[in-house]
Amino acid sequence: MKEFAHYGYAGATVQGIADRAELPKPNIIYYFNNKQAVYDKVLLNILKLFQERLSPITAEDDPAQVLKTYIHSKVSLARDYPAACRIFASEIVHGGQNLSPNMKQAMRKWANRSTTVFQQWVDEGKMTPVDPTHLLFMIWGSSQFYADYETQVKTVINRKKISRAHYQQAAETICDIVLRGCGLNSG
Amino acid sequence: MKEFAHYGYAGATVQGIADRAELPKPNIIYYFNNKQAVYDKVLLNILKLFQERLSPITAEDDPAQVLKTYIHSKVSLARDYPAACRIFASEIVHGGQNLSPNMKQAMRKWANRSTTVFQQWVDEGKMTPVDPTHLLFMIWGSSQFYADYETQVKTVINRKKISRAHYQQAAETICDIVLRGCGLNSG
DNA sequence: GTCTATAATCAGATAGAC
DNA sequence: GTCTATCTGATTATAGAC
Repeated sequence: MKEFAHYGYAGATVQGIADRAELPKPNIIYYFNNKQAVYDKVLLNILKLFQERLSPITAEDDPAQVLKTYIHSKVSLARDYPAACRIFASEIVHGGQNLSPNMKQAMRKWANRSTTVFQQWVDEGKMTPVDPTHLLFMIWGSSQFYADYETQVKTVINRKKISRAHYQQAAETICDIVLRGCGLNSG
Repeated sequence: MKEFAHYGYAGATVQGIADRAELPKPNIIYYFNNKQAVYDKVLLNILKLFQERLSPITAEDDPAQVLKTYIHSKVSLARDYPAACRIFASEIVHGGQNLSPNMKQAMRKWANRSTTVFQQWVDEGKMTPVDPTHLLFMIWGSSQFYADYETQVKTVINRKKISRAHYQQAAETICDIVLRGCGLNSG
């Protein structure tokens, strides 16, 4: 993951992976058959990780709490697994050629479930009317930023590392603006 | 730009660039000296483009209008120059090794100017208190999303192309949520 | 299964004719 | 300046000893 996150698929070398794993290069090929298969496995693990770590967006409970929990889980993911987030980002940025139709289908379904919940909240008068899909993209984009654009974040805040306090502040600011922006001013 | 956007720096080939330019491969090397120099030039052009096309965030005028104009210019950039946006994204995702100290300095300065303006609005009671830096990141992340994650956007909305109406709707939703989130409910 | 040595390929860069 | 042919090095992948 580190090798692919740092150099991208094409730039990553089997030798680099082998060095990080402290194994001879042919062992990597022996275990995985080829470089593409290593990458496929890495991508699959990343999508599994995302499914495990992201709290679901469901119609139960109150909207404010569901969104808060989701945003915090998303920012925590960016903080704890930046390499995974960046590999995913790089894959999407370069066209998502290595995502299987199944993976795309899973994404679409998850997004549709979430936007359906948003729309339901709007219909029930719990939330200010906003486009559910673009709201979802806003939350994704804002939280992914702290992993994908970590370099730029560090440049702007002029620090060598993003501290836990920074991530906490980030999650709270996103929650704050999104909740107020959706008319969900609870606590 | 298309070659680098599609394959990343390492995956892009001089032959690929030559084919797109309908020129023999050695001409590219002759004009630019080497592949790295082509990429450096591309990056420089992208940063120039960003400076030209993004409306500045200044203390003049009313906050709502300044933010609206900025967000719309940012989404338009994502719509009109997706390749440029994605090369920049890929560069940052992979550590920004090719960004010169000058480029980083320019980014830092621009961000500081913007957050100073946000803070001024807060101090003047024009805006609900929010962390200025994270607000800036939110706007960046949300709007970049439509270029960087175009693949995912298309997967989720289940279309082959993001229409002009989609971009318009995206910009309006971001404006809507950000303005309300910052207590800037004008028109 | 594990590893050393090597083959095959591909891409960046150069030489040199025109 | 432009182009064909070629060199060099790096990288994936394999052969085959242990």
